Amino acid sequence: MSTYHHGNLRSALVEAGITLLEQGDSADFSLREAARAVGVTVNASYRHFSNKDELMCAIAAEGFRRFSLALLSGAGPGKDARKRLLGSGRAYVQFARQHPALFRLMFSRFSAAQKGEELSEAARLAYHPLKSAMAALLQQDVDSDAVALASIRAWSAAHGLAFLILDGQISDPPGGIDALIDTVLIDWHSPAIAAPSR
Amino acid sequence: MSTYHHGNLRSALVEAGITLLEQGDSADFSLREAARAVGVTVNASYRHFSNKDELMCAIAAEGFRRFSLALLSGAGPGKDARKRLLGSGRAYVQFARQHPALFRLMFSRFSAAQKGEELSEAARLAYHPLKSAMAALLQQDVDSDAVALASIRAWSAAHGLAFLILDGQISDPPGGIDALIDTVLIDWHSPAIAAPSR
DNA sequence: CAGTCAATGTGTACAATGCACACATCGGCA
DNA sequence: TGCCGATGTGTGCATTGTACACATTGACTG
Repeated sequence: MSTYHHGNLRSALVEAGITLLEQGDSADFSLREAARAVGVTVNASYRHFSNKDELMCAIAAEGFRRFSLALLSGAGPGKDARKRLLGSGRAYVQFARQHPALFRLMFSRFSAAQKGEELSEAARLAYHPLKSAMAALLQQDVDSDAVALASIRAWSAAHGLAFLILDGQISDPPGGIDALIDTVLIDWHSPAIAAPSR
Repeated sequence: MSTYHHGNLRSALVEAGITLLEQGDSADFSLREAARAVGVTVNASYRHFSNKDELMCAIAAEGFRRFSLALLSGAGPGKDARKRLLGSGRAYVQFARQHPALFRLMFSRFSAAQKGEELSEAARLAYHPLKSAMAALLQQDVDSDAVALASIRAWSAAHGLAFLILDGQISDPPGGIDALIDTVLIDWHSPAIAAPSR
């Protein structure tokens, strides 16, 4: 019997890591515990990741892939660019609330420097649909500055709201959190920092 | 000679922790190293904090106090509510860029549950000027729902932008990052997710 | 089929960490 | 002066990330 070679330790470790993250939201976990969960010695993992950090990067990348799916699914199949944007915005915040630790890991520490190609790619993947939907909404080229700016603004709003909610920085608002999400993402026309008249 | 009692170990540890955070942006640090920096045994710190988390909370609280000052200073002395909001928005992002690790710690893990009174209070302190300026801008009561929502929206935008920049999620935009900050914070009227007409 | 080899996993070891005791030292107050 | 609570030290332990030498495997080669 050969249980000696696991067969697919790498992804098994990623999976175990994610599972560990799901319980207890500390965005950190024990390499050894992940190995234990898979039923393997710690050092076996060093055949697939040279570091704990590399494992975390791989997990973050997997997180981004699931995140992309959630965003696409939230956007729905319609053609209405505005509805798609709103839908993915809600999905954005909801993903963060459902997978707080994973979400935190995804946007953590990896200061662009040691992010690894896999992670960068996965992040870009998640970002792309937003840009294209925005381009459709603005009826401009995907690579135009206007689209880039508008995308960043929308991304920022969703990202910031998600994080503020995660941190409990927002005390329960009137109407519940879901309503809040919609309001923040939808109602851009009511004056925020905007000039009162222009 | 009595160097036995340090005199103000608590705040010295907080200071040391912040210093450790400033170098290397991992939002995490070694309790022992902090104690070493102060010139004291690790266990001495357990007279002032019952665990490492409590120290981190204290550090986060101190971070929020400095953050408040930075926001107020960024807002400037003027009376123009819009200018004040914009100023503190810029200060928000700049603080994050200048103290990435501290900023990350401030918005980390402390899932509202075990946040401690000191930290909650400090966070509220930072949030308050925003709300009052927003109330002035909207010419509504500070406790009105409209003010609450607009504040959350502005806070979300700044917070999200700050985090995206920290994570290197935003590739250098045309015109530099400073210009980007202004654009995202100022130009709310250009269509983002907003309905094309309403 | 036998033998070799790279890929993969195990075992032992080590320094660093967070934390828990028991003990030492101080300063202020009876 | 003597005492005591506050504060700091010393020793110890389990856990963690990582390094190195060794074991096991399956696939390829002759």
